[in-house]
Amino acid sequence: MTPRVRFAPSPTGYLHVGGARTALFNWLFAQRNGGTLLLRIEDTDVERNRPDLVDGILDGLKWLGVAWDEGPYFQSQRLDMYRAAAQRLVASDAAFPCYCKASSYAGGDASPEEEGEGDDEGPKAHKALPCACRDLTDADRAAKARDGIPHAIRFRVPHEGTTSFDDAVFGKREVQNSEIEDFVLLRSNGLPTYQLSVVVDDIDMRITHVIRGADHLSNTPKQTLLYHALEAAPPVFAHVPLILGPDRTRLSKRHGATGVGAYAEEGFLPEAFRNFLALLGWAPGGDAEFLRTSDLVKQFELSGVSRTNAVFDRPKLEWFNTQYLQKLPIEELLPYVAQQLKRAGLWQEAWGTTEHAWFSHAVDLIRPRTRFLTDFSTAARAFFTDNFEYDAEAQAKFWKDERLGDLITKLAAALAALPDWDHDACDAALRGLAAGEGVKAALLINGTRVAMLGRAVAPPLFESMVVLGKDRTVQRLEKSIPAIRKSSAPGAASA
RNA sequence: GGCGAUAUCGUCUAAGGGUUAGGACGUAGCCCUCUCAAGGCUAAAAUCCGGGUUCGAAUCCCGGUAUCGCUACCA
Repeated sequence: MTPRVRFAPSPTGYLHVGGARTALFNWLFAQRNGGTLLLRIEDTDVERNRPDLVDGILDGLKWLGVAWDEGPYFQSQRLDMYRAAAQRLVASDAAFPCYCKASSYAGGDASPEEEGEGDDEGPKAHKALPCACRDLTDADRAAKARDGIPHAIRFRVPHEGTTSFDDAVFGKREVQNSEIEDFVLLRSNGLPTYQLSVVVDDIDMRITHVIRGADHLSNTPKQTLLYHALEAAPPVFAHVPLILGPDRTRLSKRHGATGVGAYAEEGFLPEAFRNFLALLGWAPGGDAEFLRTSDLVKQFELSGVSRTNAVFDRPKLEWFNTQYLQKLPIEELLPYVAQQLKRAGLWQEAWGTTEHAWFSHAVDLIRPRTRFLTDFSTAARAFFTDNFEYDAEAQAKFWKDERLGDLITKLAAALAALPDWDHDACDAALRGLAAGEGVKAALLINGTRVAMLGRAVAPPLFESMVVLGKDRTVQRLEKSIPAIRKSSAPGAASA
């Protein structure tokens, strides 16, 4: 039997890293086992549902590289199925209509956040209290209905016994049924709750493995009860630990970029992000950490999933990005850089075709120093446009020797006279000049780098000259001379 | 409050009765060097606490503590 898994986000926010990681695990599992991944949008909560957010979630998944095979299905379009299931459960006496007032936000004391002081008097419920409506007679119900009292459908949880299930990550689990309240299946407005819709759908969609966040671990007994009541075999459950912020609380907007789209914009590579995410809560056997997606697929096993919550460690994510920026085969990196340059308005069509070799060479030269895709259009901007500025700190640091103006003037002339334009020729010209003038080559090299690229942090000089070409190199040196003289004038540096 | 889960360097983790408790990120230092990265080397850094079981516990059991989750007509 080929596995069928699903990722089932609810459109109440962006695709955050926790959801992204769950989606990734499902995808890896499907890939690894030749299974099918379904996408299901759980939009049964009209209150906080945001249909406009669905596209963002889909975009996030696409960026992540999590491709689903079926769907997206929308629970809001499958309501009849849930209602029918609820009726079936009522018919079999596994569920019952409840006429209690909805104890939701209207009351004001819905959330158990406030613990107050120890002076509260009301007896705290130690066990899950069964709903009084479960024992209503048919006559009682008819009377309530006649009075027009709305009702929800609740599951009739047994008073006795235990419910157990086996989790692929957490192992065997067993709870006392007396700890489970008579939970709602169908709200009085006719919409299903999560517990109902998730089980009905997972049965209908023939899901074999439910891989989801560990926040659902405590809900699973209820769902197990439902599976039995609906006479269906429960799937394999695999609960994955949650991802926390640096302060060890659940990841939220407070921790900065929470939607994966923000990481895309910051210049992270999807594969680096996948690599990082996969290692949060899962570990393969060995010491290897740089695992390309194909490696992840080959090695992914539910048995390697951890049971402890993991803190999202941004520095490590950045490290992964740096690794990918440097190790990816250049042809795989190029499209990302092109996209970045397009976004920054620096892209020239010729680089994609006639000057492809040049573009590839330039990217290869620049990438050892990049940490984000965006570095190509910021720090390395001068490679792609003549419109750039001289960094103030770079000027202060490398343009402070007053001989530099004259030196660069001479260098420009020497370079202009060069018959061949390659690394060694540029190298010889500069070092020859430095030796003749009695200055250290480093003085000239560093000063020239700022003149050419506007930055102190940039690739090695002579390769940069080759990439820039003779004309642009000479031009830039000549153009920089006034600025150099100004910066290196006695007394200018202190300002 | 009730119920449950979890607990190894600051962080992600390996080691599931016997190891100098390993690796990675980060941090510090050194090397390399044309700036800055990358890379190489080195260092500091952990088994939550207390009891058991055992010849021997990070590992098994119990208690405590902490954290997280559930306890909604949210998902």
